Amino acid sequence: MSLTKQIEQKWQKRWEDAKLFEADPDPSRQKKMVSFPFPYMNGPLHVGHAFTASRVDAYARFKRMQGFNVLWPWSWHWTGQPLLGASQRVARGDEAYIRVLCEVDGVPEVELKKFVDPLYMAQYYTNEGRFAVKSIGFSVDWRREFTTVMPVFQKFIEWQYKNLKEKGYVTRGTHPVVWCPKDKSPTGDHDRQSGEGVTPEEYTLIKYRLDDGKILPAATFRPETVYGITNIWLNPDVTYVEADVDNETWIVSQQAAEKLKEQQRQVTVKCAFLGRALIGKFFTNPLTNLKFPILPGWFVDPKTATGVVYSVPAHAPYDYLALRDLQKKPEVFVQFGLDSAMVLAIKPVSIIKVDGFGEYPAVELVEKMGIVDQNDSKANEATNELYKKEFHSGLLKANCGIYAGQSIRKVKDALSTDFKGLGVADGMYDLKEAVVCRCMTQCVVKILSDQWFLNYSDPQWKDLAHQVITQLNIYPDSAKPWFNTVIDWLREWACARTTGFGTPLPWGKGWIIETLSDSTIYMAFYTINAQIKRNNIQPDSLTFEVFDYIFLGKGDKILVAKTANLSIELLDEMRREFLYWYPFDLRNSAKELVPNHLSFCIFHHAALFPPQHWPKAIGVNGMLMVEGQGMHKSKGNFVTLKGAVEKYGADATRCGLLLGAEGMDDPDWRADNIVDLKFKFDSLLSFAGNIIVSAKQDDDTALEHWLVSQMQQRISDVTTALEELKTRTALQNALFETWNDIKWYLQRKGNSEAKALGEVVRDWLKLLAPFAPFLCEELWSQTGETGFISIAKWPIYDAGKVDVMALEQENLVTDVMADTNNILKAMKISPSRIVYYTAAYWKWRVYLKIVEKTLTGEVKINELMREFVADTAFKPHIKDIAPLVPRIIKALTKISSSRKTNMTKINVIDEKALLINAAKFLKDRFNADIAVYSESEAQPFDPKHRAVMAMPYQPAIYVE
RNA sequence: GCGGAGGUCGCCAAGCAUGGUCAAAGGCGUAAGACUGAGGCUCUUAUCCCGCAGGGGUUCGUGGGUUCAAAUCCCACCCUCCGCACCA
Repeated sequence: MSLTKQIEQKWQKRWEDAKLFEADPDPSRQKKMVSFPFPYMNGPLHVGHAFTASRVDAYARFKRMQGFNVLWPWSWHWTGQPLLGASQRVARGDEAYIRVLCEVDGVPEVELKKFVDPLYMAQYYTNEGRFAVKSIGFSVDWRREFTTVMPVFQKFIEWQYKNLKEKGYVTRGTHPVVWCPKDKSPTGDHDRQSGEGVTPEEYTLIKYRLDDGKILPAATFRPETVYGITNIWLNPDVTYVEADVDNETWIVSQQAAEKLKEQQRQVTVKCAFLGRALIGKFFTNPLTNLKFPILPGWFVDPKTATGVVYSVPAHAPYDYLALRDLQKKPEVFVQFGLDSAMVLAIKPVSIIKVDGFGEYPAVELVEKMGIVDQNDSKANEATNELYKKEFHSGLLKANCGIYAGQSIRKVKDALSTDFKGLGVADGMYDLKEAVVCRCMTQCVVKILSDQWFLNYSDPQWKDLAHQVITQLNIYPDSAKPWFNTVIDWLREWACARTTGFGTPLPWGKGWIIETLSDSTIYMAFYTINAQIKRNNIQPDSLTFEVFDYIFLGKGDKILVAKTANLSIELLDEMRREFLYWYPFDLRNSAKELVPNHLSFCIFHHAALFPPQHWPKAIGVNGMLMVEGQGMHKSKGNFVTLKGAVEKYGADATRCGLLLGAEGMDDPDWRADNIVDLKFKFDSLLSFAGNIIVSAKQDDDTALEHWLVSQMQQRISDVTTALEELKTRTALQNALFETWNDIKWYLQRKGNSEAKALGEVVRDWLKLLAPFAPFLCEELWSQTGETGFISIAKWPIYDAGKVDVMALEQENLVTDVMADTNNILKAMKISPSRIVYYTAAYWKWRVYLKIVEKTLTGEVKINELMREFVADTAFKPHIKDIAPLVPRIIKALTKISSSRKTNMTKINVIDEKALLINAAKFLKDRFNADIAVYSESEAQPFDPKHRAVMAMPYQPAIYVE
């Protein structure tokens, strides 16, 4: 077994033995409750879960080290349909699917056989998942774990829905879904052979009337064009039926009649005939009472909506083309017995004014694009372009009745509603593209009746939800407007269905609460579930009154306890647990859950809990990519959490993920990077381990001061970043930046014997512990500590430990090195000797005076000069000062004001001593002899007269 | 279509709110050197272009604008990713 693995197992066991992450209420300490949306158990946990949860764990560990009483619970989602579907595919012997289970999920064959039981399958993945979560080192309190099919949890959900219903947030209604007639169930995206993303869309049907009162319901997405009608198109070769539809006689395509039956209509087909039977007949436009003819149109598709189309040649390219085609073919008139004068007299009717077009946009566009006829593929393109234009910038003309002058965009919906109200229009759902079910059946739209909805349209509920968001921290902040728009946009949500696992709706027979609707406030259940399990509380005891008391403080506890057969003490204990832990302080998830789960969570808390129990913070992160692509089992790039930890180790997996991205950016999992990180951690183990052993001396030089000062900055940066869940920034600083500091120190110092270094490494381990807990525990124990670093005290920034002199001196060294390098690069030589000349004292006086001036305001050269002249101390150098001043001013523009402030505090640096001190280091670096002089020294070695160029913070350099 | 997020020096990615301290952090990759029996590890240095002196030139999706000064502010455009419902 590898060393990494040994370390991981050792500490995982020690944490468990010490019950380190089991959190109980402790009034003497502040609490933090963090959470992660429970994963759905139809497959193994993967690195995407690991990414999101690693952020939670880093935050939890950070807060724990800061002294908070941290609760991180975890559970498993079993509610819904896919688990059943998956199990059925195994039962059916679906080979492709079974292969995925074996090869990707790593399910052993003996287990696989038992997957015909969906509950067994869920339990298998749950057990695997728990193992993986423990192995990656998430600091979870497992006593609170549950699955969503457990009776005690279902009692909780029943309580939730009873309350929602009482508050009027649950409504009843109808809802259109994509429906498989064979399976007799809704066909979601995952269940489709083709047609992903296609949703039911409502056509407006204009009820044109034949003379005998029969109705031709012509389908359109543009009801406003009714004012521009010239005729109806029927496909002469297609079978239409005459049917009794809700006590009217409709003429629609055969297919349409079948569809209408699924849409809450009474349909009785009376007779069938070919479309040609009606060609040449006239009908009435119910809005204008004008009469128009029925003409043959072969482009009409009987599978789309009613198969009845009305023609608006001025604004619809297809209609114009069909009309033009027809008018060119006198033989067709004869065939259908049409009056040629009547057909030739049909002219487009213009009803929409649109920018960039004249009277007849469709005509113009067809001519411009050179479209040949209605079979030309460009006709579709023209249609899309024109519809878009007219929708966005079109205005209805004077011939459009009461809608004249209105913009299409605004009036479209109102117009359809008005027409329906007048009884001249109706609606019908259909799919814009074909959807085929996995069972190869063509899907239709079905209107489900008596559906139960969560009424997210309710304006008061929306208002409350907005209030929740107002008092909530969202990380990153940029996601906040998104939440607000989602709250505004959400409509009724069908919250129950008839199949799958889940909690039965307390009042509706045969309905089960849908998966996204049973996971909105379950975080509250965590607060009491340990008690429920420990005391073996039975579902029967978890009455509505019990939950009312625990979560809302309602009712008389003596009475409640008695009727529920619980002890008053226990009831009170659960109430106290809830009050202690709730609300949760952080919930973190991937951004895909913003428009559903996270927003539902906000809605439901708003509905059910008082403001003091509303969520405190929500974190949102990107979606994990694998080697630059979305992770899919079918793509063969699926990486399980268990597999990653086995291969790369827990710490490397966690850190590899967290270094990928923060905010809402999508992190990319690259195996090469993780491997590299694993090596880095191996090296860190010995690197830090060596320092821990050797750091015993009481050294207290500027270098130690520098290191300790740098460390203060790192502490501050990591802490600030973690507070805002900027896990990448935090880890970047905790790992690489700090490590680089220590490496620099070691190079400069030449040994690792200073106690101060040991102290810095201890702090370093603490900064790193939330991210790489196993490694840090191991190294922590090597320092002689007997406690866990997981609960060690988080380092606090200490301004008193910052030595600005030490910091500036080190800056000077690196600046001098950069300058020297630049010179060497330009000269393209390897030097044998490098000489530095440091600035004379009077130059420092000049320099610092100018620094002060630039800090307080604008610097005027002549004023400055006047001051220097007035000061007798500068008298001997006044001629040299004049050219110096502009040079200094220019150099200072490149220096930050905080550094300038430090310069004034520090005053004069003994640069010569500093550089002499660093001479050995510089000698090694440049592989050259180093000499240092002050320019004020008598006759220094200076063959090229460089010394005069010396400036404070910028010694002159001579290279040979 | 609607809504959200983004486009930075080979790749990933900071910076942009509060314009000058930005040729622009860090990681990866690459090159050279060190260590080593050897190295796929680790360590050091370098890594936009030009420059025999610490300087100069051209960069931050594209095109304009504001300003003494723009990766950062304003306008327009192009491109990428994500969500859009009964499904977890």
